[in-house]
Amino acid sequence: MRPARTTLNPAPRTQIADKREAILRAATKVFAESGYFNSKVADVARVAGVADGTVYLYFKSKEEILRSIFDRGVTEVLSEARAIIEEVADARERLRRIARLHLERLGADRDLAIVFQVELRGSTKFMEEFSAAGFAEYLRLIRDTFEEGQRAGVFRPELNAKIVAKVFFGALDEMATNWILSRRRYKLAPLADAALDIILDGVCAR
Amino acid sequence: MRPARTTLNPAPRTQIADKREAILRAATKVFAESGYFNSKVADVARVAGVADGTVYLYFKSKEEILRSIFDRGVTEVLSEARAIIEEVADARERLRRIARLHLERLGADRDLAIVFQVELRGSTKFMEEFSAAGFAEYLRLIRDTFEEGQRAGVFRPELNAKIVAKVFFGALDEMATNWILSRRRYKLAPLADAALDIILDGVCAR
Amino acid sequence: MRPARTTLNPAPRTQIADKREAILRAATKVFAESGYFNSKVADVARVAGVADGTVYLYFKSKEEILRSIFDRGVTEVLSEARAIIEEVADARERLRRIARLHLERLGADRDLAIVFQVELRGSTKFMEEFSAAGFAEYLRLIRDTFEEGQRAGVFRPELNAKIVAKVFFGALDEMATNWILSRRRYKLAPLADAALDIILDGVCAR
Amino acid sequence: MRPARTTLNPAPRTQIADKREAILRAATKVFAESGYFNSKVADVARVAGVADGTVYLYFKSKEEILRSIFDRGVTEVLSEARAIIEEVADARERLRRIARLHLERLGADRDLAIVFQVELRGSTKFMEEFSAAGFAEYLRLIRDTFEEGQRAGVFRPELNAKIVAKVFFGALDEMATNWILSRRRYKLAPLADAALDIILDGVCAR
DNA sequence: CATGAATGAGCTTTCATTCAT
DNA sequence: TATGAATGAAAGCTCATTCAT
Repeated sequence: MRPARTTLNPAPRTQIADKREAILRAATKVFAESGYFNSKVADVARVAGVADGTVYLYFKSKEEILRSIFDRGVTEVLSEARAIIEEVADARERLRRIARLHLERLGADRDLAIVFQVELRGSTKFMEEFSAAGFAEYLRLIRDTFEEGQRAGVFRPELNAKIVAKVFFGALDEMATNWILSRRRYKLAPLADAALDIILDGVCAR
Repeated sequence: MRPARTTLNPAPRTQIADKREAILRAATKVFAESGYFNSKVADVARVAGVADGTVYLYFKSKEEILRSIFDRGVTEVLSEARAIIEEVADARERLRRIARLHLERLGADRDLAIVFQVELRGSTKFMEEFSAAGFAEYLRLIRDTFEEGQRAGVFRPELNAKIVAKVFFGALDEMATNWILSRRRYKLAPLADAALDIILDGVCAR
Repeated sequence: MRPARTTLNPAPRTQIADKREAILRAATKVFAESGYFNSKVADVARVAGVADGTVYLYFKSKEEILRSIFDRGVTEVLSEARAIIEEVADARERLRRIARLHLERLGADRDLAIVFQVELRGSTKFMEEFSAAGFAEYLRLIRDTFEEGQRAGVFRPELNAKIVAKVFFGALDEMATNWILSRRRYKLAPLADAALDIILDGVCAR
Repeated sequence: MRPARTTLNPAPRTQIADKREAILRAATKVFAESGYFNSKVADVARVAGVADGTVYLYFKSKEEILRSIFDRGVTEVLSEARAIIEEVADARERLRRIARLHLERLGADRDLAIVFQVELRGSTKFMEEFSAAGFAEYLRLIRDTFEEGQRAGVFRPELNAKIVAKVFFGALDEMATNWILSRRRYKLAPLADAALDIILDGVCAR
């Protein structure tokens, strides 16, 4: 039996979370379909099943919705990436696992991937802000992992870790973007290993 | 006295080209500064030194201006890349030279770089179209170059050339994007070699 | 232990009055600060310490709050003005005392004064309604007082009492409005005598 | 025959003035009918016979339209009032003529009068701004005229000229406001003399 | 009586595009 | 060709009011 609700037993938080959640999900869908700039807040509201004004009870502006989608995504990936670093010792394996995580995440939700790969890229303002927010941290994580590998003698010591991190990210990023734009529907995650293979051992024959 | 200009005595071709050119240059500047969506056609016209309506004598729409900026850039780079392939025999050197071309081009015109790295990325519509247009060709060029290298025994034969091309492009693309967003002002072109070094030989110590 | 309150044992009248009172006071403050049109019912509720919806238990609409502020103010002044007429015999003194009352009232509560002098004036709809309501009665009172003074031979018989009433009210009204808009903080009430001096004896030297 | 229009004979300025003029006239009408806050810019545009956007070619904002109505009115009255002071020597006559001008102006255009008497009064922001703008100057003019009369021995020397100016303005202002709100249609201008009579000689019998 | 989350109509302003000159 | 005044559709956001709890 469900206990009676008293002041000490208030309405479940999920009610609020649900509506916020619904708006974020709807926005991801709508932004992915029409593009952020072409999307109307009214569309987001309709898809979320709420009134226009309700959106503004949960988000200060249309832009804040986009930011929230980004924040949540980055936060989650960052924490999972850190978990990987905790549990995996080998630097090469760490990179491989993070790469897989990166593409699995995007591959699992095409709409979210479109927002991340396309909609978030269309303005320097966004990119600078978002870069400052969580993206820089992600790059830092790669860089630290690489440097640790260098100290362990696994990676070439003469390489600039920052550049490696960019090559790593750039490669995965391009995989994701191409996947989105391609009309053929293939699995994205497996490309992580292929990309890593190249970055770890290069393309040159020995 | 200057002869009256009639329909039978039209303005020299260069005048037309000049004005079109001025509008494209102005648009590159304006789009880079304010972002494509926030830029007003009136601003482009003002910077180009023409009237608002004149823009529409040379371009069908605001969007077509963006497309034209893209087209011109890609066309130029493609032809130069082909020239490189003509004159260079070694596959590794070819990739190195193309990479340098890629970053030299972007590094030479920050405004153009911003348009290419940021403004052109903000809509799947643009990206699909542009991808279909010249970008796919650029990727194809890398891919062909790589496959030729494979046949020559220079590159690992088991690698998927398409993936290699994406890694190649993605790495350079990320260099460029990072360069734009960074507040520190460094030279972009030299990063081409660093990136190529990684892609050619990998990050792993031997 | 405090006895449970049921429908048969309702909250004391004063509680109700208190809440209504609190809302009116809050509204006066908020309207004075932000202007009636820019004021949000939510602000009034917050300042009054009640929930948004509660406001609607006491007032039909935002407009009715404004009307109520007006009504209360006019009713009070009218009854006091009538008391003055009761206790004072001389027509000149009556006018003088009413003028003082008028400006004392407004001078004692700057927020209320702002609502009366500014916020209530911004719409013909309000003004017509309010005029019909209590303002006309106030003007009538002045007029009657003046006519009685005419019959007593105190005032010039050839003057139109309606016009005198308007001059009387207009003069005081302008004192009040100027006082509100002035950044210098002076006492309003003393101006009543100065204005009355002019109206009673004119500005011309004899 | 209308002369052909060449570059040396450009479109008449009146074209521009006409449109601006039409918008101001339309706005006066619309604001008077519905109130400034309730008026939609679209209504103003429709009445003026232009598109919504055209309004913004001539005015920065809806508020600027209101300000412009005020400015024009005040500027005109001020310059006429100054002309009166030029041509009339007697201080009493000056005041009488200015009072008549004041009410004639308002009486000649009921819509304009409503905007001046009602719409411009509904916000401290407006009133402070407008007060600072031209209204203060008008009051100053009255005050100076009165002080000159005092020096000439025409007016009582002990009176505070600022207060006299307020009584003068307040009386006329109330005449105008009452005229607007009254459903009876009478002539406004004649009330100027009646009001002046009171202010000059007072209401008391001698 | 009290609450406050939800509603959704409403409006100013912008700006790509057109077209008469 | 060139102009730039005019157009009018479009949308983010606010806030008075309601009503389920």
